[in-house]
Amino acid sequence: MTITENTFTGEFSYTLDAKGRLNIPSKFRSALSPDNDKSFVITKGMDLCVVAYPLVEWQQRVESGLRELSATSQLNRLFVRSLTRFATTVKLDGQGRIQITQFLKEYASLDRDVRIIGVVNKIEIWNPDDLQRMQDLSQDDFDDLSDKVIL
Amino acid sequence: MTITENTFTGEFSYTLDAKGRLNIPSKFRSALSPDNDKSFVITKGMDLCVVAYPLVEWQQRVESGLRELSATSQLNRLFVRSLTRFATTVKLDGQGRIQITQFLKEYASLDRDVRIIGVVNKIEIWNPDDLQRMQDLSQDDFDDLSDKVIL
DNA sequence: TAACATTATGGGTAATAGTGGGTAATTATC
DNA sequence: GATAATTACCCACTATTACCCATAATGTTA
Repeated sequence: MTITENTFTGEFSYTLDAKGRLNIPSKFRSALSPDNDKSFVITKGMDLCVVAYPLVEWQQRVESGLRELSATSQLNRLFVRSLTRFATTVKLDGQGRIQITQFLKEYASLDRDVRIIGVVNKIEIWNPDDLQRMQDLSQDDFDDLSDKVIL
Repeated sequence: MTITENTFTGEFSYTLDAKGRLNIPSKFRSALSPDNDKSFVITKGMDLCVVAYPLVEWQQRVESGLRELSATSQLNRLFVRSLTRFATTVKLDGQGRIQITQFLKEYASLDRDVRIIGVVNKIEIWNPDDLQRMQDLSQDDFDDLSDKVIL
């Protein structure tokens, strides 16, 4: 298949079942490199969604980044705490589903219908209405940012 | 024949079959360099069409750029999301066809008859009517832009 | 022009994906 | 330590997709 490992793109619709289980798109599962042990770290997103990082991505980029932040500043401590406090490692079950914690379900108002989108190195899990409401970039902002990426 | 790799030109007519499969012109398939693993990334175009990039083109020009953007800026998050959300990696089947996702079919109003055009480093997939309307670009606009390229 | 190769398209079928539910194992609660 | 609640694991059903084979049309070669 030769997809770039641990890179996620695309948007998918799924249902959160009565037991709180959520399917992860098969394309995302096969993109997950073996050293992740079929696991993600899910936590509160910066936006009104749940984000899921491949386990190693979390360990290498997020955790180590947080370690760098001096613990002497209260602001830093707050920031670190806000990210780690709600972080849970979840493992895919035999059918490729993960369990979403009660807190995160409430935070992102995840009910039954859920939209999952790949955002390069991580995954976002949204309530479809919130995702829809998400404001669009203005053309100017888009053009500015496009300079950093050749389209 | 010695075709320049990953460069596409020309216009072709194809039909999207009942299963959502779309043939890629044989000329385009043979222009695709082997490291692409017979894969394209299809996504929403800036115009009302579907755009397909050779996999490596997407990875090198788009994905790697997006990876560098800090996720602490909300603007950046919106931008990354707007680009990856509709992007899907698709692989040619044994007959050289790709599968167009439901969302992209709707976005570009792709029905049965489809027009495929090569635009140098990428491919555009159009509804013939929309493409026709698009071509009614005024001569002045064309002349202005022509100054930037030696024809 | 005959024989062959390639291309565009369609269809059948096996494999896989998404979803739901039962039950044993684990954890929490009193 | 017994009971309740939660989670993990297994099995099952259905819809979709991937894979293979077929064929007609077109192009190519001897």
